[in-house]
Amino acid sequence: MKKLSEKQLLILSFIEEFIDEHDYPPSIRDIQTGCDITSTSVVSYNLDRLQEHGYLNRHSEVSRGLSLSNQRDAAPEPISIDTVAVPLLGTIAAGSPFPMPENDTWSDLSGSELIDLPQAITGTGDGVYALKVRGESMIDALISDGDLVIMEQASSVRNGQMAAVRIKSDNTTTLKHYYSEGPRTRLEPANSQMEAMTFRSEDIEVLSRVIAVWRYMG
Amino acid sequence: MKKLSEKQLLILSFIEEFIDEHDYPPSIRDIQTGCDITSTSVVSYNLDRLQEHGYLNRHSEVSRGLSLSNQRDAAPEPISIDTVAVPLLGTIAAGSPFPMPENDTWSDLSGSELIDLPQAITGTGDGVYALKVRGESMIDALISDGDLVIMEQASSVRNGQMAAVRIKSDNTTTLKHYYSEGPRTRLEPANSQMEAMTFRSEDIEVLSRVIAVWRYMG
DNA sequence: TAATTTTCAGAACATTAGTGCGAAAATTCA
DNA sequence: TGAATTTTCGCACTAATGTTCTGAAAATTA
Repeated sequence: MKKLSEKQLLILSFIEEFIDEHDYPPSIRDIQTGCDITSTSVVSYNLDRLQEHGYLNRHSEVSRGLSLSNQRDAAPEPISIDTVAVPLLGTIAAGSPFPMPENDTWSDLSGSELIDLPQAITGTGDGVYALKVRGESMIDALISDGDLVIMEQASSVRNGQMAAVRIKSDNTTTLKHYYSEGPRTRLEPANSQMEAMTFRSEDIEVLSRVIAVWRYMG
Repeated sequence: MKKLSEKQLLILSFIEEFIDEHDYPPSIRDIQTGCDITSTSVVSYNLDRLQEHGYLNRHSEVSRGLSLSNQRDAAPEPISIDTVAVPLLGTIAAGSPFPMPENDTWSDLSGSELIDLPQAITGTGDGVYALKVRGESMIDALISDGDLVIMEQASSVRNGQMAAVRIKSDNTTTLKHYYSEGPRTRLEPANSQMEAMTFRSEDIEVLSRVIAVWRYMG
């Protein structure tokens, strides 16, 4: 890669500092002033060179439409990622109702085991909890004994998402893909070989949204 | 702190996404379009409110002179854990053979996507890789479309473990629980409602051991 | 219901900020 | 050294973008 001129290096580090300080990119005139350059067109010219060499991206016609390429340094091997600890609130077993977080649950997590999950998945972790599955009662949700189900408190979910829903008339709770169809609500097993069922929408209560399932067989 | 209006929340999350995607802040008109707002003055007005409440900083007369306050939702102290990056080697799809790591695979992982997994699960990460499942061909292993299967290279596994095995006479590869019973080998689907099958042990080749399954439905 | 405050619309306006272009200066190359 | 190439200059031009103002609509409060 062709080496950069003195001026280009200066511009590059100026942009870096500027963003660091302001949280938004500099304008061409900011660079002009900051790097003591006589004309905006010179800045523009050199920005083009820098882009050619892959050091930054320009977005034309956009004020301050600059962004630095991150292809600076590549991380080596052992990585650390941010995780959020979510409580393992209990187990799902045939017959017994799902453990659900109460309002006061979050203030007293002392007894419960915590599970680390990547922050990318849990967000802040608010309202996120885990349940361990015992037995094969969730087999038509493709979930089996020992699986960990990660859930998020939610009273409504989008169509197609998997949720823990209670069928009031049966007083049963299952994990199903949820499809609201006006007055009716369709519940569809993850195992598409099994049949969906529809209910009156008032008969269905959404308890939690399923974020993920983790099955470890180490 | 007074709560924000629907619109203000929308604007805030739009800005967040925009910066995430472009690396520079949106203009007022970007926000206007993106949030479907009828007038630039409305955007400006709500930006002022957001600034008053400390959610962002405006720099007047500056294009895209926005920056988000970092004091957003008090993050519950994200924990850092050590992870190991394992390569996503390919996809499992009906009909096509499983992608398997070759000896030289590990030296050239440039093209493949990497997935971070807790070191507690992967150990050193040597010989560990991931496959993405396409389609429902693994349904009897309780694995469905979109699932991520974490595998470890192994030519033999203990009884009861799940493994990718090749049935030589069929020239097919499946994921099954493996039970060696002397001259015969029994393969058992994870879904216990389905029947196990036994084969002559010479007919079975263990390709990899299944460590975990990750199903994300965020 | 009346009075107030907040939010919204639309448009005109004023800077900010990127671009284009010809020419000069500096550098490179043969 | 002289031509070719790269870089710099100055400046005008125009698109991008923040601001402001007036009045109305909507939401709150009295």
